[in-house]
Amino acid sequence: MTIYDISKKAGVSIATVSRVLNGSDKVRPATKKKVMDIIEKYDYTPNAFARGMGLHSLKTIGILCADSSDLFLAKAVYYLEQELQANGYESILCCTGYNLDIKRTYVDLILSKKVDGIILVGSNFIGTNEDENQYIKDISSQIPTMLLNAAYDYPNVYSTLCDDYTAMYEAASSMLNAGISDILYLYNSDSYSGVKKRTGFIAAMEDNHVPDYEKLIFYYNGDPQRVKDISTFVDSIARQVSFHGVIAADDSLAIGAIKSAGKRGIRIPEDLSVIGYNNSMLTCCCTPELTSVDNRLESQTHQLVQTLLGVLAGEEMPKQSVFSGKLIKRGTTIF
Amino acid sequence: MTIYDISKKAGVSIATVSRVLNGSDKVRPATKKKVMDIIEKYDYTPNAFARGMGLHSLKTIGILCADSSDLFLAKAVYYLEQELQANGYESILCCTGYNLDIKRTYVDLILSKKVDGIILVGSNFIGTNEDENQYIKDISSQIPTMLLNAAYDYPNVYSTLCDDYTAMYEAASSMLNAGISDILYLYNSDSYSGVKKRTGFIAAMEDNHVPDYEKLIFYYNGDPQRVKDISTFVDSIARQVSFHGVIAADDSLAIGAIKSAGKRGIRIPEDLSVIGYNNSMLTCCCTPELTSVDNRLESQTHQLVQTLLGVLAGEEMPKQSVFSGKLIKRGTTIF
DNA sequence: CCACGAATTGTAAGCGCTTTCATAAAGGAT
DNA sequence: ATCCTTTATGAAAGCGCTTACAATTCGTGG
Repeated sequence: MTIYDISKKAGVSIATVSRVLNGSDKVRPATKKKVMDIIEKYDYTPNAFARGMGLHSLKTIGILCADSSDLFLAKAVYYLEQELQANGYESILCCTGYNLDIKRTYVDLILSKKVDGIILVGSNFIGTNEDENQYIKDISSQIPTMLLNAAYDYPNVYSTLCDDYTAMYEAASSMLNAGISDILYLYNSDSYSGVKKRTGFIAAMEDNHVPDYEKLIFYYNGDPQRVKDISTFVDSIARQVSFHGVIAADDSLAIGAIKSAGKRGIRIPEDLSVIGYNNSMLTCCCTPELTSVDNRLESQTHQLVQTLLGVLAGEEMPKQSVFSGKLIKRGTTIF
Repeated sequence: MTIYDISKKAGVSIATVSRVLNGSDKVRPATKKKVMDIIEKYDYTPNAFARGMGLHSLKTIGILCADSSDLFLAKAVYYLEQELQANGYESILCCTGYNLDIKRTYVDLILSKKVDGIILVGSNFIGTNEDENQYIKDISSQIPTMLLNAAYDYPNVYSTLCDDYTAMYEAASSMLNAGISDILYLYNSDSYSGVKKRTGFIAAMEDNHVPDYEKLIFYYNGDPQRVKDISTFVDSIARQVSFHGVIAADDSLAIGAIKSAGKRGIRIPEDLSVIGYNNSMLTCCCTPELTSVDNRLESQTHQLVQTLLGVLAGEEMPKQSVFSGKLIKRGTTIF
């Protein structure tokens, strides 16, 4: 069933059918109805490819996500999808993994589909890595590029992020203020936000003249979903050093630390305070519940889509939208 | 940059360019290289729409997922994406939610993109609901239709699933064998698998002549990610009835029950045994760790894609592939 | 060195839709 | 009723690519 069939059955030209299909106002209500009825009757759907050729925009956005099974990223993708949907845009998702070459392949693939914009979710090592910067430059030279939870100052790239530096600085400060200064810092990524968090933590330590804090900064190099591995990792750390606080760059790391403490008979929060990051559903899955930094994912995704829509509409939009994180206090902290 | 530009620069016809683009073997190696070089040099990517018009298949699969932020579904989507990728297929994802009308809209949308097949993930109320059956029939009359974690006997629809009935029957039986017969059954969906699980549980109760077991079957009607709400829900149940076992149709429900028990000072597993379902990462996020039924998601997704590929290749493929669930015993059970 | 079949390459006809431009119909004013 | 402006419709030219079919070139063997 093509537009020709419909036009024939409706007794009009294909141009008219096309017009009602595209909601043109230059068609008489009567003809419009006549065409619509035929379309309904034969359950006709226009071919997206043919459409894509003629049309300038297909109102689709490409979402590149490192790993959609990651709790945080999955949520981000979900919000983005909803938000785009609500604004009449479709989205096409690619899970790229973390390898830069593969990511580039996906970008080509998605660009060939003539999307209107690209949203990069997770795996944003901008600023950390020169190749990654180049990657962003290459994309943004071809299409509006949106960064979630990261920032890069370059034409045609827009970003929303949480002020992770300050959020982490404050999280660390509140722990220090509670008299805990031997704080284990756990992280598992040197992404843009990962670095911001870490420097925020370090700044708090420095400003408070905490000695040897860097000996308690540990990098976990495994699958963040394998909480068991994380707890084993923390076990081994606990054998080498002692600490009365844990601040983790991701909730799952914090949960791992809580598990480890449980095994070692350490009480939370009496003997150990724990703070996570992302304020994910994991925070409520343990006992006591995990204090965590909310990095405003929902606000970020909302703003990101709004900014993108503005850009596509040719408006002048903010290059960066920064939200403030907030420490959500729960049972794993005494303060 | 179009195929014409390339053909001009390479000094060949567009047909030849098209041939090297499509890896035809009827091109002389020398010409092939010549064209390739130009393509590389100008970083040319063929327009996917134009391509879609001529080409029969674009090697893309549509994935319809109810909610990609759901732990289980997100994982399913992830596996599917990977598996398809590995086989040279792209995937386009739509998050549909649970409303049937909206799902239908998405189907139209995805069909208009001329995908080769459709995979339905989550929100499969087949068998439960006549409208849902019709929905499946409508899809499968147009395109090969794959069901994950559900089954429906109809031409052109293929499915992979876990034998949830038996898995749940055995989970319940092992709890009964351990001497626990007052078992709270928690569920939150009447999906295909949801119903299977429940009937499996009921069958075990019946076969063991457990009196009044149905008074301990409860339906949770909220967001499965809000563990806090779940635990509140279980609190209220505990005020009405008493139980020494919990079997949940989803890990998050089980986690909610564990939290509730913790609040009420009930020890696990001494006073209460808990079994979850899906064997998700949540199982390792609590203390003690959650015993859970593994429903073979990875195997299912693998098989699903293999079946789909077979179907697309015109081979005769199994209409249903059933895997056996397995109870993974951890700390929340005494047996 | 020529003929001839095989291997390459080119030509041109779509694929289904949008959109410009021309044409026809409708509506208003006189 | 007539002429002019406005509005609705149609005809046709692409959009960038694939592919059947025609044309060309290349190798052989005689």
